[in-house]
Amino acid sequence: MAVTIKDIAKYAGVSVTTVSRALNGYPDVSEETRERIKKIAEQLNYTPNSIARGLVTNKTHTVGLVVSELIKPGAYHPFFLEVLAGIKAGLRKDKYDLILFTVDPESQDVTSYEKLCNDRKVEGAIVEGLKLSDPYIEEIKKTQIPTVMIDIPILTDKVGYVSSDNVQAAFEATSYLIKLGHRNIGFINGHNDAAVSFERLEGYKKALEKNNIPYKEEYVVFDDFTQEGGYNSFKTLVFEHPEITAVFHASDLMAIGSFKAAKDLGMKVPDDISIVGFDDIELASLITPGLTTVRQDTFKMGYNAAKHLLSIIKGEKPQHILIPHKLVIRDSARKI
Amino acid sequence: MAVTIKDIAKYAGVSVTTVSRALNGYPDVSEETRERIKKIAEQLNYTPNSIARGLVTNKTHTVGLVVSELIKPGAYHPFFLEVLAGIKAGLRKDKYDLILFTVDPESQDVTSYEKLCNDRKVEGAIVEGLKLSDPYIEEIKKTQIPTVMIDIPILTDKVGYVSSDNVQAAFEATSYLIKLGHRNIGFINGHNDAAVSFERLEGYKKALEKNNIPYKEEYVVFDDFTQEGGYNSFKTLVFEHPEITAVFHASDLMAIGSFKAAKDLGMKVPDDISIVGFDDIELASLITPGLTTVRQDTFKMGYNAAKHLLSIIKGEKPQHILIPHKLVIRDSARKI
DNA sequence: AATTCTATCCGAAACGTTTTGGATACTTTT
DNA sequence: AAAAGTATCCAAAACGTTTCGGATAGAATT
Repeated sequence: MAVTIKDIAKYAGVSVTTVSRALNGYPDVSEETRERIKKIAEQLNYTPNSIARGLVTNKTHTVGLVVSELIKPGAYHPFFLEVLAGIKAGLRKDKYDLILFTVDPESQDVTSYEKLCNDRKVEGAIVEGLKLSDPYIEEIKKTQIPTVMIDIPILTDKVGYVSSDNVQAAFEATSYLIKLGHRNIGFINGHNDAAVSFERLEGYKKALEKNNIPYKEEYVVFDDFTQEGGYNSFKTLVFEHPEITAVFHASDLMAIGSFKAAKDLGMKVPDDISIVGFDDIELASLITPGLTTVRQDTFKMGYNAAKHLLSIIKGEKPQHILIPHKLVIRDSARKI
Repeated sequence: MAVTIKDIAKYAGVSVTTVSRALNGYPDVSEETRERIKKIAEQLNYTPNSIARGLVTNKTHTVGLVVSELIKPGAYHPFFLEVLAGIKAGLRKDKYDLILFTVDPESQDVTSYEKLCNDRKVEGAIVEGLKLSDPYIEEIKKTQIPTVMIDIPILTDKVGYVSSDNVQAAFEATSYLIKLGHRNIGFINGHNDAAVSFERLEGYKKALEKNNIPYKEEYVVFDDFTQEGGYNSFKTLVFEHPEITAVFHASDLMAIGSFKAAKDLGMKVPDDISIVGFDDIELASLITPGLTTVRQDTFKMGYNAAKHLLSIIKGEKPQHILIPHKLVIRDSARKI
């Protein structure tokens, strides 16, 4: 059976209290006793029972990562891995563990957000991939559980969020197309159940406005952030508006879908139409021509989400953390 | 403060023992008392404290997922997301939680496998992405912690593993090229710190042998499972052996690297050289021409790893679980 | 010498649950 | 009527740690 603090006490000839105090750095233990206890603990290969410790302190040194629709086939998570890697890097120094919660708003066994967190005794959670209509959204707005959202703008006493500056990024991407001479610029946007869809639309509009180009509602299409979404929307858009010479997309997957649609329609990118994406997933550099796109620093998003969560757990005030983006110019948009 | 079993007992006018027994389905509580207690627990929004419960039962209903080098930039994890999704799906029914452990053999703060698992009191772990030289490998061979390896062939009283039939899959891929008339087939293999590299080599050899084609050691190159690995190896291979008409790869990323190298050398795929990969990552269908490759069912790998781990935790005998693969024929290999 | 202070140790309660061993009132059997 | 059996409840120990409040011996102060 595992070595406990009682065994250490016995071997050292002191009380359990003294062992606990010695190992936890309390000052009211003599140095001689402390070193003796430490040596014995090492010899007996003692590691404190995290369950017992958690019961006393009511802290588990664990946070949750709540992800919506991870298990669902075909779901959109093209940069989840980098976010996850960033989160782990952000937790490492403070030695917090990460529990992965996969939720699905349609699933019959989904529990409330607070029950989910309380059942597992996580000290806080990062939430990713929720749609605006997800019931958790309203719940999180009122929660007392330290929470950091990714890409969902909620800011309360206990909830902060991390995102790229979607407005500015979309503004820059659209401005770049304008700089290349394009004036008939379509925008294939994400579905309107995502906060970033509205923000990227705002940036697209602002860039048109800044350049005295009238905003045409019929140039904007809303669809899923998927290749299918891009494919179908592209066909619709260019069929109805053959005057469009460039299309900005709310995601790279959509842009890639448009690539395929363009090819199927006998159009060449960028000769016949320029295409710009958003995210800079790995695919973006691998397709031919390489996709001009907005790079989001997804590792940094995860890293900052983790650091921010730890600061909220420690009592600091939640805030909106902006992650820098970058327009990556490859070959899928040309000058006209 | 949170509602505890004592509050329920007070409200119900019974002892803590009776509440515990009523909620846990013990038979020595009258139905009338049980229903009354259940109703009160629901009214007070009671949820049992998993920490306290864990201390008594010494069980946490949690398993770990140990991943090597997830945080390391540029590391090879092209299908980790699908494996992860499969693992979560496999754990769902038994309501087990998943803690993610990211380890790195070079990192100074890496702890032993057993300490890692014991510190967090996980009941078992799935291990993915370890190199054969990782110190955990020797430790896991002796561990008493229920463990399931992915793609690493370790089988003990407590450790099982899940993998594709790499030998058979490589045999089929190579056989397919032979069926297309190729007899000078190169093989760009993974580094020799991965178990699958040896297995895939064995399959490649067996296919040659089966067709009376002499195995040429100089036709096989070992490199990292990356695009760079493929790119560099391809250049070396075709430079030294221009008679080669097809190349089989131990991963899709390598195959994609070869695509790029072929292009840079002015060679057309599959006109000048046929290319076959392994994994069927998303990229495989998106490049032009589409990559002929071996599809691994990575969701099923994760799902079966989770189910198997739960069975080992419950006391069943560990075993090697084979996951079906499938040769996916696209356009990157042609008949000669 | 007596009183006060301080360094260094400790007993036991607490955390919230499960489970062991038992109490008691009523029923059944002899 | 007495003895044995059973349904249904409960007290308290246990899990392994932290921490509160205190004991005690020696040092410092008056």
